[in-house]
Amino acid sequence: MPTVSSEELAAAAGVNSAKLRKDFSYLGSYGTRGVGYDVEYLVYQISRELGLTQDWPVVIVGIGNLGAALANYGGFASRGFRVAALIDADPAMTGRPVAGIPVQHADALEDIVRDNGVSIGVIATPAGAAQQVCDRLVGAGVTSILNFAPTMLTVPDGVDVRKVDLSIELQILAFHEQRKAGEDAAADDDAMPVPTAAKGAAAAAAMDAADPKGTDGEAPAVMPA
Amino acid sequence: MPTVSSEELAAAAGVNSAKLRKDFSYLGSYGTRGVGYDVEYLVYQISRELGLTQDWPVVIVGIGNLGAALANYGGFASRGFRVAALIDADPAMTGRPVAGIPVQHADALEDIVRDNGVSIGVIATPAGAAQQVCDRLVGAGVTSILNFAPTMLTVPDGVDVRKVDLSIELQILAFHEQRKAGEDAAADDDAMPVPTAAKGAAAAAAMDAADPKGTDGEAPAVMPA
DNA sequence: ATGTCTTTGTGAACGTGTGCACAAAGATTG
DNA sequence: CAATCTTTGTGCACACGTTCACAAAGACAT
Repeated sequence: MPTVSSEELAAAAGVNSAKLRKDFSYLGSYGTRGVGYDVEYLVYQISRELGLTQDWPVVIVGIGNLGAALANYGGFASRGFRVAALIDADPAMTGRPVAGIPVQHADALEDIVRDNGVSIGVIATPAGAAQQVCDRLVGAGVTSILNFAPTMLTVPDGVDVRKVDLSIELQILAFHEQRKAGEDAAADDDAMPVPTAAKGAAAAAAMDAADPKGTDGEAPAVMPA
Repeated sequence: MPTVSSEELAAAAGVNSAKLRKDFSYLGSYGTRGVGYDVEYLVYQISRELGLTQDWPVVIVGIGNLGAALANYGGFASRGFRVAALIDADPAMTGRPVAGIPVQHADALEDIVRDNGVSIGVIATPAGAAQQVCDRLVGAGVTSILNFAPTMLTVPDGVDVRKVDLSIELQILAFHEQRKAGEDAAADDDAMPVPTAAKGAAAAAAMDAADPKGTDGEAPAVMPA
């Protein structure tokens, strides 16, 4: 029986072995003392707990470059996600196969969601269309939204939204890059604890929010160009 | 002078106002007691600290759907990122303009990186090519890598890598979705503290790592199908 | 069957981040 | 100029997550 120890796993994953054991312990006591964890059983338990053993039909709305990239993304199928439908508002796209799946027109959105029992929707539309698409998805019964459009979506209670901002990761890299470059001549701003600052998403979020909040009631429009 | 209070900002960003003030205090004392923060000055300071005022030339390698989507992504330019070049290994792509930028052949990768002083590279290639591209980027002087390919990259010390896995966000949604659905009949696994489990990325990472670690030395290949 | 050896599961200590609450600072008003 | 009022900046306490360290459990050898 192939097994793994928490030590091996921790080394491979780059985390502390005690933390890993404690995490596993929340799923139950699947390990055998003196031996380790049965790999196959462990994988099954984690998959099940994570919902990977279920079949999750998803719809992708907005089949531009990003939508097409997502439709072609191999990682979905292997993790229990099935692309139930591709939806686009452009009539010229209708019927055209992307990743082997014919694109359907946005008019059919509600029917598609209902007929396939879709509870997870992916929005890859331009920012302007995102909220409207979101509303329609939610109206049709979708309760989880993955939003790639650069807008904040408003949803009713009970609906989960996760926003993916491709440029945030780049910003984090640039931040560290700046630190690297500034290490030589960093004599002036040495008082700043890096970990806190790097995690200070509050600051970044606030900056985005700062714009329309001028006390004078006018939108000062001072976002960096 | 348009100003904001930490209270307004915190409400807009959905965070605690004290935390926000503390975060800002690391940048210096830019606020005025009794008034708040000068919006314009605050935005400038945060932008500067985050590296948004600098011009960061980036190269995107692998101009498939995802690479094209990234090249077209509007969020980059507005945050100080400039797409210095698009690179693809397919000769048929060479010269073809994507997002207004002609694609260059991978042979020129090193020259492009050096000539443009690129320190940030984006990898949007298939998984098989990612490590090789990464090595060449690093060899040419890139010190930060944003990896969209579904592979773990190995890099020398001093190089930052951030991996973006489009399916992880979906998994998180599916996890919560499963919880929602299971709330009715959740009488058997009630002992699990959700917050910890949801954050337990160690478990997920370990699962990926579990595969090739069988004690018998053979790769058991038990990843969920 | 008994002892030894390995590895789990977890109680306890530690460190870090978050939120409260208030004194200090400065603007504003009379 | 003094009093008042608003909002910052931060010391302090608390809570949470992480890590240490070890007893309990079980396999394996003798």
